[in-house]
Amino acid sequence: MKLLTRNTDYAIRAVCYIAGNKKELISAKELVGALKIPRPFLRKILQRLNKSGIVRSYKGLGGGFKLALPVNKIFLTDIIEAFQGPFVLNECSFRKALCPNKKICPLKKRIDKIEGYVTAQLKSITISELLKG
Amino acid sequence: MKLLTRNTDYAIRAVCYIAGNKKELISAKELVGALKIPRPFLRKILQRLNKSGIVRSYKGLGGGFKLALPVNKIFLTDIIEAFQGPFVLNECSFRKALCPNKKICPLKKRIDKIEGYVTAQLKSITISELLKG
DNA sequence: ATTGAATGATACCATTTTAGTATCATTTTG
DNA sequence: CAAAATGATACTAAAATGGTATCATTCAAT
Repeated sequence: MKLLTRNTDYAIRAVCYIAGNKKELISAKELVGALKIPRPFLRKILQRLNKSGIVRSYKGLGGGFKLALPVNKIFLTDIIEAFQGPFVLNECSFRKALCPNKKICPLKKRIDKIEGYVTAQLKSITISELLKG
Repeated sequence: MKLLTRNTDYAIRAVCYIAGNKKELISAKELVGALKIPRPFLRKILQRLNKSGIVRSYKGLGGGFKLALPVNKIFLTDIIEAFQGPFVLNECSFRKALCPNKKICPLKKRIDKIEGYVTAQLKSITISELLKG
């Protein structure tokens, strides 16, 4: 089971690269060179980061991307949600009318508890921390 | 993100049904009727439960399935692993040589910690508990 | 022994999700 | 205007998941 898809993984790296760089703006070109991610794929990722308000883009010659927020205000969950949608572990059939066997439902409570812990943990991780490591 | 795939979900229901029943053996036919799961699909699931040693099968007329272990010895992780493989959240690219950016690696530690908690929780849930609910 | 009710094994197909590509439009600086 | 950048979007490929179909094997009852 993957907690992070490739999208998300690449996005985190891109954000970290941008964050750890002195230049005001980083172009997709530079990121491709640095991160070895296929260019058109990375471009799509950057566009989504822009739309989600994690990064801000600037068009035209000399354009590129910079962070839209300080590093300690960008949480791992922000990036995960941008690429994988809201974080829920509970998308099993128990929610839908599918389950005729009520005996199993206590499972939902347990999973909710786990989900609570995981999201709390993920929310506690910021880009700032990842840069320190 | 789904913690449980449909396979696993169905398997849990089947195991619970078998567990909560007085008869020695439960046939696939009965389970199909009770759980409304497509028959050939459920059969495949039962076969896997058998191979994983969670259930024991008996062929021939009057045959069927029964639990291979007492209800308090069957853990949720057993069923998850039978259908989804070993539970690891860490299958991101950081493990492979793919990651040229060492800055991100602290993430692995954090994820390991989360994974530890989740597996511990899942290991603490047995079929016995689900039946009580 | 034969029959019929059950599971075992296995190969196949469909759908969905993820990963990745390609192309053209738009903006901005020089 | 030209070149360098991003925006939008549609398409394709590969993998995982969900599900079907078929034939072989076992076993109990008669």
